[in-house]
Amino acid sequence: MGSSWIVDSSQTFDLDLNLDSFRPKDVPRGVQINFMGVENKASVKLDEASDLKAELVRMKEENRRLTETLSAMYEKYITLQSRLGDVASMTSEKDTMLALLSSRKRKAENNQEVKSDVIDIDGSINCNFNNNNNNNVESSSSEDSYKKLKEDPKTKVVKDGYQWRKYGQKVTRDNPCPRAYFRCSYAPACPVKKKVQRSAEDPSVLVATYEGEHNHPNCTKSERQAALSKGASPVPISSSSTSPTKTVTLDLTRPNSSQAAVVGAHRWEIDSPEFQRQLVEQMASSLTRDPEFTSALFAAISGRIMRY
DNA sequence: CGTCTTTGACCAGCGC
DNA sequence: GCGCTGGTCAAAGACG
Repeated sequence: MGSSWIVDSSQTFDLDLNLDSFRPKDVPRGVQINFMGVENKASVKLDEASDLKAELVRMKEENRRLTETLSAMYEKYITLQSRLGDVASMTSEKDTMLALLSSRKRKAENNQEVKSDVIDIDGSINCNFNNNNNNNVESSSSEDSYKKLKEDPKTKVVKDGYQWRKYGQKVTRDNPCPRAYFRCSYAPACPVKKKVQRSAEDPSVLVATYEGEHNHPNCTKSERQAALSKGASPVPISSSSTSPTKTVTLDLTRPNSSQAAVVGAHRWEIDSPEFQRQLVEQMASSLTRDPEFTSALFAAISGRIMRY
């Protein structure tokens, strides 16, 4: 029942389109096809195709440079963040004691530690991340872990464009990570529910299951508040008897974690045109970066020109 | 003060 | 009927 979505944190989609099938068997990669004997009209189009290919190559190069720049920026960011953590850990004991005196916050912190809960997803999913990529959690003091949560509580928040209200959390039998239950808080009558849970096999993978369909337009919190302040009330558009389920899987720890960070700040709108547009953009981006695709595309265009 | 999160309790479905 | 499990409720607390 329902469809399953696999959304990679790298924000790229690897599409195995079997592009080699488009390539003429006897034409090696990177070798252009000779168009001897083609009509003048076709040669004009061939020039256009060549221009397009040159433009494509140029854009690929620009994309590569941007990617490198982004990677370099993120490495600097990580370095600065680790230094900041070092500075924070070297604060005076007085500050430490003051922090420890905050019983409420200590309570929350203890909950985080006792239950091996480290990372907050959607303000809900707390799961054991004492893997190697979170050594600082174990080694650093509880104060530091509290500061981490306090300073950047939304770092790992995965939003999908809707406003959700958490109404429960449960530890299921087959997964040590708790499952969080959300309702759409935009409209009380909205039947959509969302379950978020880390994968049992790979805790770095976040699985969100959507049940039902929104019966209202997508709206951000600010928009909703603005609407409510004007006296508007959410008006149900339609109610579907069917309740399709969509499962979204998010890999939070791809090797290039900079891209995962980008995802953390990215808004998803699974059912919305924005999300679909994003998908199309991702696919287009993936395709344009694929040298096999570009060469196959060139071969295909060339073949069509030949036919003309 | 309103909204949201947390969390223990409760309920329903299912298998034995 | 009983126990287990997943899902939901609702009171209390946190937060802006």
